[in-house]
Amino acid sequence: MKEETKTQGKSSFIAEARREQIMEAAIRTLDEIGYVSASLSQIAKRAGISTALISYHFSDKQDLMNHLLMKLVEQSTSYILDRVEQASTPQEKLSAFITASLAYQGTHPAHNTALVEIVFNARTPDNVPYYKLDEEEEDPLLQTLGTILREGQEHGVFGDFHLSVMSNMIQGAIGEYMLNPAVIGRVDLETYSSELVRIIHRAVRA
Amino acid sequence: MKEETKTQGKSSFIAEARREQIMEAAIRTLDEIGYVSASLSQIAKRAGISTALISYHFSDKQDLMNHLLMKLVEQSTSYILDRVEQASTPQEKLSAFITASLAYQGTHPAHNTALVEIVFNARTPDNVPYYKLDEEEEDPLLQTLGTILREGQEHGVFGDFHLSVMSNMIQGAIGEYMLNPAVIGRVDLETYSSELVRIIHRAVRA
DNA sequence: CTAAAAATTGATCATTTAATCAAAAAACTG
DNA sequence: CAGTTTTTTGATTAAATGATCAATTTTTAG
Repeated sequence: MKEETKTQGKSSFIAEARREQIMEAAIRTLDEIGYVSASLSQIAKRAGISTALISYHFSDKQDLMNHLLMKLVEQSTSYILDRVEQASTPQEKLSAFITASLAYQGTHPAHNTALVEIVFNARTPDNVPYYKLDEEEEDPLLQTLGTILREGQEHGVFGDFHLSVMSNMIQGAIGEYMLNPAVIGRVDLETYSSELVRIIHRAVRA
Repeated sequence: MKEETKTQGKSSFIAEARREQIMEAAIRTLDEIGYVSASLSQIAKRAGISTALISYHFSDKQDLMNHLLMKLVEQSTSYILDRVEQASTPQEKLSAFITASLAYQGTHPAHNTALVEIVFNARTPDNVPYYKLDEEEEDPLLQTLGTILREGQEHGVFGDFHLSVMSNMIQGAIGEYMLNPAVIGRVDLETYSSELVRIIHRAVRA
């Protein structure tokens, strides 16, 4: 009677809490030892429960990783979109998008690591890795970024460029920061964020 | 007496050939079923040999993955650097860098997948994943890219920007192409390559 | 050609894995 | 509080893993 509509309408209060706890332990496990070593027993150990309990609440290891991936994506996506919506002009929205994306990485490093570990390791039942999976329903982040750029072009504040390529470049520049320790060690997040905003603005300007 | 200086000076001709064969089978295995499922027996099956033979030629599964990673990195690096060196001006070198990087991905998809699978899964003895490993000896590709950009600035053909951030952005834009099926499906490699070159040139221009 | 060295295999080992199950404990319900 | 359902556990299972070893085949050298 409290919160049921999350997954299928069933699932009690305690069951939902336990699921959250397991996913939280999974995040820590993925962050600490990586996907390859993240066995059910390792996750159970960090959650302080038995491995059988994980199997009780998730049909499958893949099911657990699926739910966790969705949770992580939803969380970072809403964080970023919230900040983008508070901006008004295309330029401000673009700045907000970049800044918020990088800020989320900085404030949720373990979540980001877990996300990366799942995306590059987990596979669909057809054995397709997530990182090669062409999501039918467009990624809302990528979609939003595309909308910002298109509206900027339509309003004449952005110049002429290939929309998909520019979107992809921006996304790559954001994601690359976390994945490149050499850069992380050389330039802090605030600097990277402000410099990237400056560079991108110059690249898109009319 | 033929080719020995590769690894330690020892290792016969046949041993070296066998090692290459095993690594080649490992590439196919990683490409087909991913790191998590890439057991020694799966690799052996694809190589048409026994699993014990892999253990004979490589001290360890980690040892195999290490050698393969080095091989893959060296191969793509030399491919790209060769093309960069044939260009003369900073602008041409930058174009060559981008174009060659993307072209290599297009012509060696399985190698690239294998590289990604190893980088995001294999770990050092201290359990540090490669993608979080700050390479002591600077990555030659990143170093070259930095040099191109710096020389362009010194010669006055490139404007003012943060060098590390720009390097990282370019690298991210290149790497992101392979990792984003949505973009791959929407824009072909040639278009992406030429459009990215155009965008980057605009971003760095004085 | 023969003996030594290198290469290769099949069998085997101890471990670890995800998953299952019956039984116990806890929470809920009327 | 008594009965029912939900939650939790410990034990167990079958399968797979990386690695080792003795035995065999192939290659190399003298």
